[in-house]
Amino acid sequence: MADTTATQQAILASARRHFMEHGFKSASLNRIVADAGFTKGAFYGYYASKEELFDALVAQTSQGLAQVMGSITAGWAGYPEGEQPEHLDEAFFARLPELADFIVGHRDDLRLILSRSEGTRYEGLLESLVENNTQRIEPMLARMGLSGMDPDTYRLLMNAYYGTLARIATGDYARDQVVAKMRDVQVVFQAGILALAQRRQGAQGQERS
Amino acid sequence: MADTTATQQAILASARRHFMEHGFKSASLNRIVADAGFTKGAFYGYYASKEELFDALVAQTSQGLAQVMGSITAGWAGYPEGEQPEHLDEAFFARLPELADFIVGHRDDLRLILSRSEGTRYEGLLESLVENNTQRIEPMLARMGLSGMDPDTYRLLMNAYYGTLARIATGDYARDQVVAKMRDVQVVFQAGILALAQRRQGAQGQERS
Amino acid sequence: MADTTATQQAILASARRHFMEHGFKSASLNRIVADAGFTKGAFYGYYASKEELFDALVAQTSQGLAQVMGSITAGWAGYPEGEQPEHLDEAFFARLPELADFIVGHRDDLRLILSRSEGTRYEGLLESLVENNTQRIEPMLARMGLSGMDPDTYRLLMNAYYGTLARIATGDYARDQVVAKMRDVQVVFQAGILALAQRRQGAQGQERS
Amino acid sequence: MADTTATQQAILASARRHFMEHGFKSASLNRIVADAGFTKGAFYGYYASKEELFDALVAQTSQGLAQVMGSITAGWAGYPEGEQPEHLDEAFFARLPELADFIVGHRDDLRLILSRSEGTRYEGLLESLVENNTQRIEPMLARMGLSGMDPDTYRLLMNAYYGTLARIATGDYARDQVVAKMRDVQVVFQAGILALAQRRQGAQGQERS
DNA sequence: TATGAATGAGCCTTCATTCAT
DNA sequence: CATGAATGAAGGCTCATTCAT
Repeated sequence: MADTTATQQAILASARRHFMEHGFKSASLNRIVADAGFTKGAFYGYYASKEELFDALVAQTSQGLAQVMGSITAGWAGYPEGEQPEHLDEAFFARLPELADFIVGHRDDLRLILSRSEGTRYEGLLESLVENNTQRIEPMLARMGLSGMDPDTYRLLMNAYYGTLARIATGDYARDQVVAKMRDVQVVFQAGILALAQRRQGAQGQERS
Repeated sequence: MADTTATQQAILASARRHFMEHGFKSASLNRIVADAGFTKGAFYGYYASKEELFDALVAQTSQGLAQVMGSITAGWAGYPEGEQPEHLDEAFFARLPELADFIVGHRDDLRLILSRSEGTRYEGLLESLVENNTQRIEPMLARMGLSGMDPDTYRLLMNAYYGTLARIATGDYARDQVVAKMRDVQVVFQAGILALAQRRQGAQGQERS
Repeated sequence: MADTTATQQAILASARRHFMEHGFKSASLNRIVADAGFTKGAFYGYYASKEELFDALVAQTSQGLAQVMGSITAGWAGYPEGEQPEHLDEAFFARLPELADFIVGHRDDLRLILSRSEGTRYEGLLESLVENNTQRIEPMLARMGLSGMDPDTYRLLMNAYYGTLARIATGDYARDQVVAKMRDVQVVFQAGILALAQRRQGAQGQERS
Repeated sequence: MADTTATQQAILASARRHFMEHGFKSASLNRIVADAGFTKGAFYGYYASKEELFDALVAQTSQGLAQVMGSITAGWAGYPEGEQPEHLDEAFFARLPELADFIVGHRDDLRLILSRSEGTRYEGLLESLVENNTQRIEPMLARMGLSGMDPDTYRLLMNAYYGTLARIATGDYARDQVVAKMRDVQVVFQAGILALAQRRQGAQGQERS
């Protein structure tokens, strides 16, 4: 980062534009490099492949994202069993500004990672993030009385939830808007899932009687 | 449809397989046609381009989808002002089996449209469907006391909602599962959005006092 | 073979020329095809790769060569133990015209296989042919009283022998010359190896006394 | 040699490794130089081209080889006419240790010259060495009663002979093994060629009678 | 109707070499 | 002495499309 030459910066900037517009796969290295004012030979002096170029653009942000997300999930999971629901505020809401800061500070990279990465190793990163965090949270849910929910349905909802967060992250929102939107979305999913769980239990109660 | 020759049918079947596996852009016309047992020349006798081939595969289903969705939305919007909430059952839940039938009957096409259409005019169809229906429903929301919600937040949630429906539609679920999942998801979003709206009003009330 | 189009023939002829002059690896597909009067696209309509082009040129001859060589070796090995030396004439000399016919009939292909195939699966074919036949003949040698010879030295000589045959095969000799040269070379190696074996035994005899 | 800088030595060592592994043509100058810990610019300060680098590696050894070979051939040729056969021991066998010393002392270079030099001016050096020495020895043969042999056949055999010596030289043999193998091979070719010559004369005698 | 021959632009990548600093 | 930026030609290969037959 510190020692990128002007050439590299020109190439990176051009690459960012092209990847953003066409996605990794469809973007032409030829045009990226020409657009930056250089030849392909020059490019390969800096990067070993097209994919490495993409990587140079987003690797740091990708790691940062995983870290921030993991930290939040871990923070919540760190509370003693049974006390997690009541700590939701500290565990999650209180961390949103931090997350928003990260997002606003790396928005372009996040867009690349989350929606232009087909053909790279970042493809499906969101899905795996969801899968990962979902599995870590699942046992918690059981204790919260949400055990009645079909795990597949839960996964569906988590996908929607994370997908919406991703949409917020890649949107054009200011920092405070990011916080507000994420808080709202959290409220919706939390209340919604709770309502579904209660309805289920009610239905089961009726079936039993 | 009525007058598709055996050749066309072979090509369409092969195309469906290839588009499904690689997506529109990455699928090779060469291989599609060869796999169907014909040559490229034959293909261009029936279709003017690769995109037109994709179109032939999904146009009908795409229209049908828009129609079904529009019909449900319109049905709901058709009730007199103020009575819509209480008619949610008839307007929406009651129509789910119908939607599920459509989905199960056109699942492969829907998969093509919703997740393999990059590079075609169907790319982003879901988004426009959301946009479309959201706009028609928006005025209704005002009357339901949800006016406090930021329209953009609402759009975000609708995107999540429709996105989840799409995921269900393109999943491997049986007809009844489709209905059940969609009902559950509807419950979650409905209750969730309501909770958010109330929270807002509560917050505003507090602010006032 | 039977149904090669004029285009293919032009490409094959051009390829033969280029491979012959530069070897497989250094020959440029670009130039081969251009020299034949076509574009690269046309080429790939007929062959899947550069290597397949080489293969089309020499596969048949390569198989034929292996068969002829194998047949001769097998013929010799087919005689009862101990009688092989006296059958050398029938087993080997008598088959030379047959071998020469094959060589003269496939000379260009043999040149390709034996000395222009670096980078293809034919690379090292001669060496493996030597290894193969050497192993089958080795036990025979023991019975002929040549057991005193270091196997590695024997292998060295077999390499020289087969290498010379290959040189004759790829030379500019007429059929009868091929036969005559091969017969001469056979005489040289046979007598030479016998002389070496006897010298060894003599030396061992002296050591013992 | 005397004034090679540490940089040159590093490059030469790296080059030797790469040429040995991939051959001159396929070795990448880029990697050679990088492997040596320098840049291409540094390289071109010392050598004008890739080929010149190869040359720097093997020129001395190549000359030494030609000299040793020439000296041996000349030594033999130096005896009075008619006495050469009886001096074979002093002229050739006695010089083998000297040759073996040279080989063992320059084995890596010889490998480069004899089997990794495709694309350089050393390509075909063995052949020209053979040609050279063969021509000087040919008149001798006439006097030895080998005049009946077709000169081309003789050339073929000399190629085989020298080729085998080269194989020994580039093998993994210890000094004494080199001497022993070369002596054995010499015995084989000498006895073999003599046998062929006699057979010829016998055949001619029969024809005459 | 269908073939199949052919195009030509494009793909990503590698290479030996030059040259200002 | 050595760097490192840059070139430009070439490498093998894929693609959607055209068109005479």
